Amino acid sequence: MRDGQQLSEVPARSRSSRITLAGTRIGASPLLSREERQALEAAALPSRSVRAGADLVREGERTDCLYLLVEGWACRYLTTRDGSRQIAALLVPGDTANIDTLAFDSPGYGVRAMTEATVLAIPRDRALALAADRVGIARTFMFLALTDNAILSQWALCIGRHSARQRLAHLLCELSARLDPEDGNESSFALPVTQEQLADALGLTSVHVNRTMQQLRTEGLIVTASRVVTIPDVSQLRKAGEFDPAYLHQIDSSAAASI
Amino acid sequence: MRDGQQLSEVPARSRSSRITLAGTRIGASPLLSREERQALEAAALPSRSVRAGADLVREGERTDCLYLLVEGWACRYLTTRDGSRQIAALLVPGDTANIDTLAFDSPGYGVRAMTEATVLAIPRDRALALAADRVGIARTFMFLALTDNAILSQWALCIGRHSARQRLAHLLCELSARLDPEDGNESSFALPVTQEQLADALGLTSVHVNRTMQQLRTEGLIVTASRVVTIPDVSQLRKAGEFDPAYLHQIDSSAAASI
DNA sequence: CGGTTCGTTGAGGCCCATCAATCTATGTGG
DNA sequence: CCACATAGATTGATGGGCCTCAACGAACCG
Repeated sequence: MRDGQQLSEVPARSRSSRITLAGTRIGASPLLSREERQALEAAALPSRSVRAGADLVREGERTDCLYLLVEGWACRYLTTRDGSRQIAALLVPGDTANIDTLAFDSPGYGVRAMTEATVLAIPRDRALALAADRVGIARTFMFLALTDNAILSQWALCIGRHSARQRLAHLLCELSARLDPEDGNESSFALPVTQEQLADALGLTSVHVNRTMQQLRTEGLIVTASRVVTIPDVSQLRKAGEFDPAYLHQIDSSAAASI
Repeated sequence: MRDGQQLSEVPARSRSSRITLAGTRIGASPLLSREERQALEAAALPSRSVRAGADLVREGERTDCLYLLVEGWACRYLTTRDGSRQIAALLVPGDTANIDTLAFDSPGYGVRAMTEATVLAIPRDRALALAADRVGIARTFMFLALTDNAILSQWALCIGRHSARQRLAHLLCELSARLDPEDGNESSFALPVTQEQLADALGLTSVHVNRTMQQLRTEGLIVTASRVVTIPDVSQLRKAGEFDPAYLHQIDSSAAASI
């Protein structure tokens, strides 16, 4: 991962195509009324683009915006004293980067763009004010926080108790489910991150990620070509990674209806 | 960890001392008005006691109550297919066991009492209704969820990137900060769990936890006697475990004031 | 075409898992 | 009070999964 340059104030995207919340998990929340959706829309600042490697939030520093990732990939990460890094969450388009900001001045982690990215920002004050007035917005925030929670618990299990092969298989299954949620038994998605970044997510070294990836390729569980991963038989890879998509609580699942 | 017996309907505690929310993190939330506190109080079912080893929530099953741990220790855990276990959170008196229940029918984890325990339960429906009406309650729930989140992220870093010695030191520091939050440089607390349970939390084996604990003892970082841990020099153990209490967002810190 | 980033491969070693035995503390029934 | 059972802590021997260090190849780019 490149060093995190300070987030320079990159001007808004040159093409003036309107970027809205529509493509984000917040904007697509089934818990929002139309009016609430519009209120959130109005609260967001103009979108801006961010260079790969830039920090949206620096580790240990204050933030006062909630960031929504519209395009590109990012991650939440933590660092040890000796400089090794653990990625606590991979963020893909639509994800909310730092929901914790709603409760804390400074999150315990940094948020970094892993590719060039486009983000929307909602000032914390506005988000809290909206949540206080409108139940749907408060519930949407809560739903996102709890989903993060579920993913993190699963991540802990994965890192703590799974072999490298299982971990990688699990991560690829998770990404497949989040990026390509069609139900077919074949799945394919772009994976625009380096093996070192995968290693930081999995608690491994890049060398071992490389070898493990070769193993999965040799076994025919995955096919890779220029940063596109294809999973010929999703159910087989899921078995290898002990992956069960239930914990993702995806919108299309029935879980959301109950809250 | 003993097998999780089905949670038999243990009668309420024989002594009729009133158990209230006062001792829990929910009840002590600074975000609640007096009226909101009373409303929550009224929503809770009578407390009941639970045997060590019993499941409050079984892995993968529905729940419709939010559980608050009043006495004793519990944990949130996940299991792999081959039966190994990862504890995703240690719960001590005052903690909320399954905040996720507010959003999902079935959490991705189980909750098990590790000692004999006393719990309060709030039906999910009531909790959600209260949150919808009263901002302070909604914010309290959100605050708890986000704190869990921060702890889980730190946990992931710890498991993914720290050595056994660092992990154990970190966990002991965390427990010290949660159980004995006085500021002195010596700390002492009861640790009523087995080394195997610690191993499940740390992503290690009990054998290795044992050896690591001996190492910490030899180095003079901890003293143990009949399941009481004493940390003669907290700052030294914190250094060994790279522990910084900021992420716990404890009530006495200034963080809570901002939400 | 040289530089840089990223992927790949090899050799060697350590941390922690595994398996198994022993020791201690606690409790239980006769 | 002792024989016995059981859970948990402790210790030893052995091995393997993953790390570390290092070099090389491949792709991309100004």
